[in-house]
Amino acid sequence: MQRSSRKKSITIKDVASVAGVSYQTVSRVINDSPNVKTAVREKVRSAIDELGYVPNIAARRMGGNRSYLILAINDRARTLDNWAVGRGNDWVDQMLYGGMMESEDHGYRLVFELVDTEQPAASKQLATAISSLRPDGVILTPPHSENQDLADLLDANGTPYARMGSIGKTDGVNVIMDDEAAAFAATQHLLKMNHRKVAFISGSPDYLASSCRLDGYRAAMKQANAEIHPAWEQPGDFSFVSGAKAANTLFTMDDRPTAVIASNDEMAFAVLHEAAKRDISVPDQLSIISFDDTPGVRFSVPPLTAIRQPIAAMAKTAAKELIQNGANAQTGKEITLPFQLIVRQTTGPAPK
Amino acid sequence: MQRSSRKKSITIKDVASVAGVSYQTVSRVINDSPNVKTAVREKVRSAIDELGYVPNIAARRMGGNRSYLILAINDRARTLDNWAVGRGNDWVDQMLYGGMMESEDHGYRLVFELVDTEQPAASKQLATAISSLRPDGVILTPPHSENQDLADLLDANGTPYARMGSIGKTDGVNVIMDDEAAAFAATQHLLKMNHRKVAFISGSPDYLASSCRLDGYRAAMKQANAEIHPAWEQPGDFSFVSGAKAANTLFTMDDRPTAVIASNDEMAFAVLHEAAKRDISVPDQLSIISFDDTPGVRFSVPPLTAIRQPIAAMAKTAAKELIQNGANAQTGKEITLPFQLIVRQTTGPAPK
DNA sequence: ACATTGCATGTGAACGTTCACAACAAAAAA
DNA sequence: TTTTTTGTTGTGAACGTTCACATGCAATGT
Repeated sequence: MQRSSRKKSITIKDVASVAGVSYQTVSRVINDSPNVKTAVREKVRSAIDELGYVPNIAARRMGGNRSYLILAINDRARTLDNWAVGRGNDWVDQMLYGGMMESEDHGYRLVFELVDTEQPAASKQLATAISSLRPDGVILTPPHSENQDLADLLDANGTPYARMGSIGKTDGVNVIMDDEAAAFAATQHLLKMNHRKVAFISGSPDYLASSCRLDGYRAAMKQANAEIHPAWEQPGDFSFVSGAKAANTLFTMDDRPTAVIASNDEMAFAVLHEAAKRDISVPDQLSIISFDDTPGVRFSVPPLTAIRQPIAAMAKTAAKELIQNGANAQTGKEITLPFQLIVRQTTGPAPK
Repeated sequence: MQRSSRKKSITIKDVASVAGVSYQTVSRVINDSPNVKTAVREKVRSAIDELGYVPNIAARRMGGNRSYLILAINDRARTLDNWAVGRGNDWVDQMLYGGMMESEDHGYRLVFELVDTEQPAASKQLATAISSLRPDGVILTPPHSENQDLADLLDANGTPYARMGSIGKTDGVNVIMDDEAAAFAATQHLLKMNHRKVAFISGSPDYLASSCRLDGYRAAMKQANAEIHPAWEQPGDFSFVSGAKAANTLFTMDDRPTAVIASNDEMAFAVLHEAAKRDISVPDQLSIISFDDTPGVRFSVPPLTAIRQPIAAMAKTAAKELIQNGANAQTGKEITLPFQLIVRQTTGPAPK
C-alpha cells in the first residue's frame, strides 16, 4: 500500500521492469558503466525516455558516495551589502555563470552559500553546510580562499576544494589570474602610447594580488627604462576615498603623471572624479586604466579602460577540476587563466 | 564493517545513543515536534551540540516528504546573455537575495535554475528539475510566470508554486507589485511639480505590466484634469531603439512635453540620450522618470529618478508563502508589495 | 475503581539509489 | 578439451532520515 502522504515518482525499478532488466543494469546505464551490452543499453535508454525517468539526486547521494553537488562559498557580509543597496554583485554573477554552466554540463548542480568571514563563525557555517549537503567539492572565493582554517576543515573532512584568486597555496586546486602579467600589460599599453610618467595606485596590502600588480607595474617600467618617481607609487585600499587621496597627491605634484593605473574600479572612479574637478581632460591630458572591470565601469564618463578578471572562466575551471578530478589531484595545483585588457575611452596617447 | 569508499558521518543514531534515547526521539527534537518532554529535549539538544550533528538533507528528503528545497526558475537566455556580456543581472541578484534570506531563515535552501522560454523545452527542463530535486516549492519569474503550461505541470505534479509579477492568475500564489499605482505615483510626482504636459512611453504589450502602467498614468492625469495629447502616449517595447524613436517623436512635436515617463530604464536612457542630442537640459527643460531602477541607472548623467520594483521583497514573500503554506493556500492568492519612487536628478519643476 | 483519553517514547519499514559481491556466460589461454 | 580470464547481469544490503503504528504510562472522566 502506498503511503498516502507521499507523491509517487518514477523509479529505477519502473524503468527496469519496462526494459526487462534488473534495476542494477539500469543504474549502470545511468552511470555510463562500460560493462553493458549495447542492445541492453539501448533498451534501457528507450525505457527511460518513454517513462521520462530522471534519477533522484537525494537518493543518489544516499546510495552512493557522490552528491552531484558543488558548493560555492561567498563572503556573506559583502554580498548582502551589495545586494541590499541594489548594487549588483559582479563577482557572484560571474561565479554563478561559470560555475553553473560547467556543473550543468556534467549533471552536477552548483549550490551557492554565504559564509561570514570571521572565525569561528566561518568554520562553523562551512561545517554545517558540508554536513547537510555533503558536496563533492567546494569552491572558495576571496576572502575565504585566504582562510586556511576552512581549507584545513575541508581536508579533515575529505572534501575536495578549489580556491579562486589565491596564489602560492600548496594544497587544493587553485585557479588564478596572473595579476603581475596583467599589471605589466596595462603599464605596457600606456608606455606604447608614449607615456613615461605613469603612476600606480596600489590595492589593500591584505590582498596578495595588490603586491603582484605593483610588481607587474614596476617590471614594465623597468623594461622600458622608464624612471619611477617615488610618489608615483601611491598606496590605496580599494576604497573610493583612498583613490581620491592618491589622485589628489598625484595631481598636485610639480611633474604630474600623464597616466594612472588604479588597482580597482572604485579607485579609478575616484581618479576620474578628481581629474574632472581639476579640469584635467581624460584621455587627452590623462590616461587611466583600472582593474576588475565591474559592470559599472561602462557607465563612467568616459568609460574606463580596464583589466578584466576572468571570474567566470575561473569558476568554470574550478568546478571542472572538482568534478573531474575530485579527491585526487589535491596537490596544490595552480591554474592560471588569461586576463583581458579592455580598451575603452580613458586611454590615449601621451600629451606632448 | 564500514564500506571503505564511504565517508562516515554523524547520524541521528549517534546522537540518540549519546543522549540515551531512541533515534525517533532525536528526529522529533530536530523537527520541533511538540510531544517531547522538556528534559529529554534538552538532553538531545546538548548531544547534538556536543557532536556537531547536522541533519543530512538528502536523507531527510528520502525518509520524509519534504526536501527543504525551493527551486527558483529564471529565463535562461536572458540571464546567460546578461552574464556573458559582463552585465550584471539585477533580477537574479535581487531574487537570490530575497529568496535565499527567507529560505535560510526556515532551514530551507534556494536552488537556482535556468530554463528556456520556448515550449516544449521549458516544460521538459522544469519536469527534469523537479524530478531530480523534488523541491517543496517553485518560484516562477517572468516570463515563466506567464507560461500556464509550467503552472499546470506543477499542479499535476502536486508541487506548490509562486509566481512573481503576474497579475490576474487564479492558481498558485502570486506576488506582485502594483504597477498601476506606481505609474500613478510617478505621474503624480510630476504633476505636483506643475508639469501638465506629461508623456508616457509604454512597454511591450506582451507584458501585462505595460498596460497597468499606462492605466496608472492615465488615471493620474485624469484626476488632475490634465489633458492627454494623443501623441504623448508613445508605444515602446522596452528596447533602447523603441525609446529613442518615441523620444524623437515627442521632441519634434510643436507642443513638446515637459516630462516623460518611460516604462523601463533602457527606454529612459534612450530619452536621456535623445534629449542630450537636442541640447534639451534635464531636468531644467525636461523631467524623466523610469521604471525598474536597475543598477545602471545611478550611473546615468544625470542619475535617473525611477520607480523601484521590490524584487527582493517579492522573492522573499514567495519563498515564505511556499515554505509556510506549502501545498495549502493554492487559491490564486495575490500579494501586492509596495513600490518605491526613488527621486534622483532627472526630475524637477516644470519650466515656466 | 475502572475505562478512556492523551502524551511520550520506541520499533519496523520505507524512500530510491549505489555498493559489494555472487553468479553465470562467453571468450581467451592452456 | 579444459581451465582461466574477462565481461555481463542479478541479488541483498546499506545509506540517514521520516512515517506509520505500537506500546506504555499518566492524567482525566465516570
